[in-house]
Amino acid sequence: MILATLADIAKQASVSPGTASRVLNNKMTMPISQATIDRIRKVAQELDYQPNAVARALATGKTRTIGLYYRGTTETMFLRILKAVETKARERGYHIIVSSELQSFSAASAIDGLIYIVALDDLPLQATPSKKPTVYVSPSQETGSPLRSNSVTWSEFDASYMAVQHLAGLGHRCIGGIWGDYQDTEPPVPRVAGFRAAIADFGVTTAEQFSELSENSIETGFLQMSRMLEQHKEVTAVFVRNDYLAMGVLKALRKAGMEVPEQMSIVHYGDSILSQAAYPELTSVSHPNAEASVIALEKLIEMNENKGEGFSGISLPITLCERASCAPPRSAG
Amino acid sequence: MILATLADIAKQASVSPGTASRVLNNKMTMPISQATIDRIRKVAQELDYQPNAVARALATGKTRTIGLYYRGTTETMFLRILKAVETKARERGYHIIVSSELQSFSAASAIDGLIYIVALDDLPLQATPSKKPTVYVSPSQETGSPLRSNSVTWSEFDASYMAVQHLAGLGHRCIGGIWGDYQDTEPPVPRVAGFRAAIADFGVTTAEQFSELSENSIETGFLQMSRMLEQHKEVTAVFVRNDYLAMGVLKALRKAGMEVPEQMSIVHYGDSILSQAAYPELTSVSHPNAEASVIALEKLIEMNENKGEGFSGISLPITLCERASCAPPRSAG
DNA sequence: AATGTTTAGACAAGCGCTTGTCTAATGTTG
DNA sequence: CAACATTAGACAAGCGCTTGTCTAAACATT
Repeated sequence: MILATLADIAKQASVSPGTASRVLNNKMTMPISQATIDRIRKVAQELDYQPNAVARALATGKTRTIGLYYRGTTETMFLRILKAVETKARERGYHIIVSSELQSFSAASAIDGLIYIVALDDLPLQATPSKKPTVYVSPSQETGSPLRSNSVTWSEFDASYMAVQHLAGLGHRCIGGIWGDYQDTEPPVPRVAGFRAAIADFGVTTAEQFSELSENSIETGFLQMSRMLEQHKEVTAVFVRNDYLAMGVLKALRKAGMEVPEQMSIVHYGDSILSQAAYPELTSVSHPNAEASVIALEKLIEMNENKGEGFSGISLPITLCERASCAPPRSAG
Repeated sequence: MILATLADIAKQASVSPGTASRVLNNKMTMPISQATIDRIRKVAQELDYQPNAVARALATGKTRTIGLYYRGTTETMFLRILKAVETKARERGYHIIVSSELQSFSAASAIDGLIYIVALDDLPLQATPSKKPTVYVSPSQETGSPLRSNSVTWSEFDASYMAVQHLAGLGHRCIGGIWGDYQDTEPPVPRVAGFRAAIADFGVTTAEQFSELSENSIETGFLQMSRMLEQHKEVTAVFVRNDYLAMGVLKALRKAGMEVPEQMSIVHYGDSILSQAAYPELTSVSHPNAEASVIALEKLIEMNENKGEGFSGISLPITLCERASCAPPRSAG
């Protein structure tokens, strides 16, 4: 079952391939009689013509394919990002090539643009080997600095700030930070900076846990929360860096026999299925990475089709997702 | 910064494009002097030559790109499937185009083959619009029937059987089935058939929950387990259809004040991050969908490169992942 | 020295599509 | 009716690469 080519259509309809192409693409850059148009369309339908994507790409210089590079995204995040991007792409007649290795998108690979997703604010952005237009999707990398152009970001500073604000608003006076795999740096990364800014602004105290384990895993969360319970009994609420860690925190609390939220409140960053699967369901600050990725895609498509030269950075808001893991502090209860 | 083409290389090295092509692809189908080879290679390096993937694809008829269609895979499963496939693909010099819509892979789209992943045994396989070689990755669709050719499968019959076997082995005499979104059919789908076969083989009794809610969600699991507790107090262990449902089951038990595993044992199908995040961690039967997908990819690459005509079905074993949610029944404890 | 065999590479025909240019027929105007 | 503008479409040159065929030396053979 060999596929029909434009030449086949042209022959059958007794026209030149050029004319067939124009008709089938609705690119009537010159007048064509209705009879001819109908004839070509009919033949195309009969032969179930489908334009060869590769040949078209070569002729037009556009593959209608966007690369998606992802780094640092977790299992719990990835599918919704991909599904959102891929669905929008399909809508626009584009395909998505994925890779977790930047080198896959070499200068001459078959893509028109690249979405560069990096889910953590302490991963440096690498230079892309692709010369294609690239849009970055990531938390904003530096506090207060202007947004990188051609990027869609959100503020982890805001996220942490918002979490502490929420907890302080409930009356907590000592709020812990569970940072997982993070060595304290100067200046701190935005998510830590936002946390500390809120701690200061709301006049509360804090205790933070950093890691010797290089992973934001459930185990790390368990370890850090266990240590927190031992060392800082004054803590009545914690902000947790991600969903995996939060599950570990929950386990540590359960092991210690502490009730959530009655004896300990939890807010974590990175709303996910885990937040809902947990018992109690976890209040979290949700970052818009799927939405950001879709915007990135749209920008790339626009650039690809209209020779746009890029855009200045876009920042999307963080939202607080209230669930069942927060309550006023035990002393105040 | 325009990219160098083969013609550029050829001109600079004073050879014909054909010769340059042969040298750069190491396809010495004819003798070429070492001096010429070195010269071409040197020029290519200087100009940072990268072959245009699209042009090559048009000339060779191979895009070195495999489509990945996914259906019914959950958030908790998808990333590891994709990452495994995509990593292997990269290793072999292939790209992966993903879509959750089969129509994206039309007959003339730029792929050499299609991996058709469907994660549930009650979803019928659709005809693919792509004429490209297709390998199916799914649970085996019918109990006992011969394996579909060009497919990599695993047996949900075995999975359920194995779960019940494990529970019966611990001494449970009444084992429940939490089926989520499934209307009982005749004949039952493999996962139900395997469950019932084991129930019979081990001489135990059962009670099953089907759904009026059309989702394998946490809520459905909660509802079905709650109903089970009301209606079938004799049940001391349950087999749960997937990880989401299992989290709901856990919530229902917690709400009812029942301890896991002391008062209720749980085994669920579809080992995932949720199994580890749960408290207690859940014993589960794990299906090899990532491994199966990688095998599918390898088969496709082989077919693509060696004109292979396909293969008869492959079945991969299910494994039991023991964690902390199973114990002897409460009466026996 | 004439013939046959290697060796080394040029040449050109695609792959299937797009798109700018050129031509021929038809219609319009004074 | 001649000059001109429209209309309708053919033609061909690519896009950048691969690959089969053909040629011209250089070398070996008798």
